[in-house]
Formats: sequence, C-alpha cells, structure tokens
Amino acid sequence: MPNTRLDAIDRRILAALQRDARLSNVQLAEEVNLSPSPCLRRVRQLEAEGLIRGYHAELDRGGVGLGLTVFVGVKVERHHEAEANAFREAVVALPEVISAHLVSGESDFLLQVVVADLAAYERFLTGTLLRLPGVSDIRSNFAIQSVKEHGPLPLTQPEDKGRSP
Amino acid sequence: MPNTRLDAIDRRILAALQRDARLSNVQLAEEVNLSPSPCLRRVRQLEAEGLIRGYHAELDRGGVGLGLTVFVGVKVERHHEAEANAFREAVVALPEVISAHLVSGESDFLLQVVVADLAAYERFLTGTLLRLPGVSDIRSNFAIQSVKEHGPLPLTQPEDKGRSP
DNA sequence: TCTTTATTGGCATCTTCTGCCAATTTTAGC
DNA sequence: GCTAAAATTGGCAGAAGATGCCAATAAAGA
Repeated sequence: MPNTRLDAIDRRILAALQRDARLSNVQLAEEVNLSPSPCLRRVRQLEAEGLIRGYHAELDRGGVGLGLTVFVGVKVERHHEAEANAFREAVVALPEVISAHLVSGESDFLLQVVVADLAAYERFLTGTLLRLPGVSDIRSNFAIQSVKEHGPLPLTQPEDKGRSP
Repeated sequence: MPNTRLDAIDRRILAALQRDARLSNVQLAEEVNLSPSPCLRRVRQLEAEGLIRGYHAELDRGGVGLGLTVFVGVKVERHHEAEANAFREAVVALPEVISAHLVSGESDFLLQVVVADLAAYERFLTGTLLRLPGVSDIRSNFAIQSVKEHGPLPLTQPEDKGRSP
C-alpha cells in the first residue's frame, strides 16, 4: 500500500537519515524542527511503508581487503527464458556480486563485483561467472578510480517552509 | 594510518553493522559475544580508522519518486588531462549522479544516474551531461529490473570460533 | 462556524550509552 | 616454561536517549 505522499518534514527526515543513519532521534527531531515523539513516529511509519528499506554501514573497501571493483556486462542466451531466471537467481547468491541489474543496451545484465585483487577476479571469472547457466558473453570493466560513491538519492528540495514571527 | 589487521570479532562487527546500522550497542555486543564496553570501543576505533565510512539509510527509489536508474558510459576527450579533471569535479557536484568511476574498457567513466522518469533523464542528458567539459561520447543503459541491490561487502568468513563445553 | 479527525508536545519510565577502574588475557622476552 | 609488560575485557554508575500515553493544538470537512 504505497499510500502517503511525503511532506516536507518526511523528506527532511529521509535526507538526514540518508546522510547519517545513526542520528539519535533527539538530534533528528531537532534537525527537522519537531519534538522527539512525532519525529520517531514518522520514522517508524516511513520504515513500515517500506520507504526506508534498511540502515547500512558503509565500509572502506580497501580497508577490508577488497581492493578491486569490476563492472561486468553479461549477455545471456535469450530464447531460453528459464536460463535467464536461473542466471538471476545464481547471481543473487554470489557474495562477490554486490549489485546486479537487468539493463538495456549491449549487455543484458550489469553486475558490480568486488574482490581482493586481480588474481581473485580471475578465479571468480573462470571458476564461477563463466560457469553460470546461459552466459554467452562477458565484458569486464575495471574500476581504476572511484570518483563518487554512495551519493545520496536526490530528494526533491526539502526546502524549509518559511515561517513569519 | 591503516594499521590494525582485523580480528574475527572486528569482522563480525562490520558484518553486523553492514546489515543493520541501527543495532543498539547492546544488541551488537551480544551478537559478537562481547560485553557492551569493549564492543563500543571497537566500533569507535573502526570509525576512527576510517574502516567504517558512514551509516546510511537505504531508501526505496520508486517510493521517493526516483523511478529510473541509468548506467551511463562516458568517453572524454583524452589528450587534455585538465578536461578530465574538470569532468570529474563536475560529476561529483551533480545530485543525479549517485556513483561515478573511472574505468577501463569502452568508456572512460561509468556513472549511475537516478532520475524520476524518462523525461527527466532527457532533460538531464541534454541539459547537463552533454554540456560537461570534454565529453565526447555517451552511452545510456537503462535499468529495466533490479536483480540485487546494496549487497553487503563479502567479508572473509566471520566464522564462529568453535568452543568446547 | 462547528464538528470531526489527525498530529503534536510533554511527561514518566525503561533502556541504552559511555567513561572509568580493577581483573583477566595476551604478547614478548628470557 | 615462566615472568613481566601491554592490551583487552567486564562491570558499574551517572547521563542521555527511546518510547508509550494523554491532553492540547492544528487541520479538514460539513
């Protein structure tokens, strides 16, 4: 039930939690100009509605030994719808794949793969990815530099509603 | 100073916070088999070391009116190093671009762009992206379906150290 | 304008956070 | 294997935050 349309306060709550998910409810309430009670109620509602899907720590990839990010374009043999489904399910289960989308264009799927180094990627590619059902072509694009990561979703202007004294 | 190597407990802390950044310290401590004090100290240290880069709420894109995700491959005119830098900086400032990487392969940069719909993308493309410095070629791949999103980074086995009774 | 409904703010209680210290465990050297 | 030094842990106490409830306020509708 995607009912409620968001008001300015909801948007500011979402923006704040997107920036820092560990804000205390008191801080958050202050930031959106509300007292703690209704603020918490709104957060709970946003969670219940599914607008907030979760809260996650962002880790330093290099720091946890995952120095190599690869964007992988995959073509699957169409014609067999079943195989595309099998591919999807297989991909979801692979821990090295942190995101996967069905896309238009050259490739059918675009995966973001995270591994320790080139050797690990080679193992992943030949040992896992190439063996998935229906895979017909793979194009690997290595991330050389990260220009922007984890950018916040651009919520439409959580503009402060002016208030006259 | 990227000094400390992570032990099993640190990895479990990271894994837990990656899954749910709003765990209370008490819950987290319980999950990693530690009392709250040392647990909190480890979290603080991981933050200070930069291993934890932040905590973010994951929002439902459709729910906040951002129904279209596009992966955009961009070629920039090499030769002019300065222009590549200008492009990088411009891209960081664009709210529609939630991630950007310098990559090997066909394109020079791979951007992930989030907008409301096709009309908004058209505006973004012609009004913004095509006008950036040094851009020579753009390839847009539209996300048709999200197979996997926000997958956790695969931390090396936070395996429970067996304990005999 | 008068109802009816939804939302807010404050309060009381319970839980959690967080700094400090002694006790325990781990590490290093011999 | 044993001792000394260093690091880590667990518990405690005061401070801060979370959360359910209710009356008051604001918004919507008739």
